[in-house]
Amino acid sequence: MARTIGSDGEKTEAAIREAAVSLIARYGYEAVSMRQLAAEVGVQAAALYRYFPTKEDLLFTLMREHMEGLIASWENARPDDGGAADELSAFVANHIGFHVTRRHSTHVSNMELRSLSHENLTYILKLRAGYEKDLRRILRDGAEDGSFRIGDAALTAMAIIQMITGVIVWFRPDERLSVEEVTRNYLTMTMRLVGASETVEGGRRKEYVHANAEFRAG
Amino acid sequence: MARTIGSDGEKTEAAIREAAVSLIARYGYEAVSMRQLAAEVGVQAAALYRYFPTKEDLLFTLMREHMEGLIASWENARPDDGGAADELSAFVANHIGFHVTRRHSTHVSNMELRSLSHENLTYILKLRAGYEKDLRRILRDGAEDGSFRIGDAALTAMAIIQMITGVIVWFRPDERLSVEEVTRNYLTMTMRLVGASETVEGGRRKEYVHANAEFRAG
DNA sequence: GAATAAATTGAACGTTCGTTTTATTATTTC
DNA sequence: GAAATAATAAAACGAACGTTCAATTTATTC
Repeated sequence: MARTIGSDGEKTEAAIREAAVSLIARYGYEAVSMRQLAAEVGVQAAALYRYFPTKEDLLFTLMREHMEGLIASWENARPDDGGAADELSAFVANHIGFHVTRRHSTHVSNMELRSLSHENLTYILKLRAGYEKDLRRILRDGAEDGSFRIGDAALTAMAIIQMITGVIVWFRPDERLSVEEVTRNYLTMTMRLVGASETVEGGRRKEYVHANAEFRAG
Repeated sequence: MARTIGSDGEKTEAAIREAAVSLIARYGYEAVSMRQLAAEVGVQAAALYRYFPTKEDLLFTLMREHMEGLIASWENARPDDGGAADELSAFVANHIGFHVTRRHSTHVSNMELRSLSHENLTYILKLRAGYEKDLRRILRDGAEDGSFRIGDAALTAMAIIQMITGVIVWFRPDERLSVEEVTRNYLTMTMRLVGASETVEGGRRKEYVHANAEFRAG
């Protein structure tokens, strides 16, 4: 046999990506063979090489698109005006929302960096550095105008990112907490962590969830 | 050739563990071959099987001893008296101290769970669950007696653990921050995160580092 | 409907994998 | 110093790896 009835390059490529993200997230890049991936797609191993020149190139594509998606999501969610607290709220809410809806590719992007070639690793780390730099800027802005009380902006940025990325390690949808509740909790913790000044309004403590800090997917 | 001059089982086993932790942390369990490990030790691959029946058993041994070491370290560091704030301080300081001095085995324990058999995985997760349960207890105690303001103890525990374990991702000794400075920063962030009530003493804001919350190694 | 392009198969390549077996040498015991 | 034991080397096992290549079939173009 050769070309199969109804076969379509675009559909096959999408199926490969989907199966690859799922398998690599579950078993790890090194543990997943091209034959195993092909079997999941319902195709022979040789067919994969029509779409990705090497196994590593496939991994790189998955990670690059994850990072580009994250950055695009943040650029879309970033508030045009408002103070540092608003920006930080939007950052945290977008980060959590993006990652909980992409558990598999997040796992891949966080765990498989060491399987990339030096060149591809550099590219991914550059994307990541730019994203993290934005968070540091928000923290410094807030520290300067008195919104936050922060010891070290770089250290605080890493602490926040690790805390909010870690959601996907334990959080499972369909459990006792919804995404919205989890996001609200993390927003509160983040705001306290940076020493954001709390204001009391009408006797009720004002927590840090504003309209534009709500979770927005996509 | 066969037995080499000066060869000693205990020394060889220790050398295997050390090389394995280092290699697996750097390249990942699946990517490290028994031959590569043997070469690092300066021995033939077959010799490894005198000390560990399988490759996976070697991994399991490394992870089990890491977790047992962490739990032992915490039991030693745990304050006998004092409130929830003291306990939490000790927990964070011990956790950070333990992990920054064991970067490699921490990486292995955090990244290679999926390479364990079901049985071995269950064992490791049981150790981990017990450790995390202790943190949840501290948080609940503090919430009950008014020391902390916490939304959800389980969620907060995971957030704290991910935040303080994440230190090893970015922290490198010999850089601008010392272990003590980093620990102090994380203690402050943790205490704010749980809404610990701050007290003002002599006009100076009291941060949350007490005598028994100092970093202690070993 | 013939010519061309796209999609996939099946077999094969050389390499490396974890592991086992057997033989050999160094060390310890008595 | 012989016997027993511990530690390793060397070679080999079958299986699996990523990848390539030629052949073949379906879909599209004109």
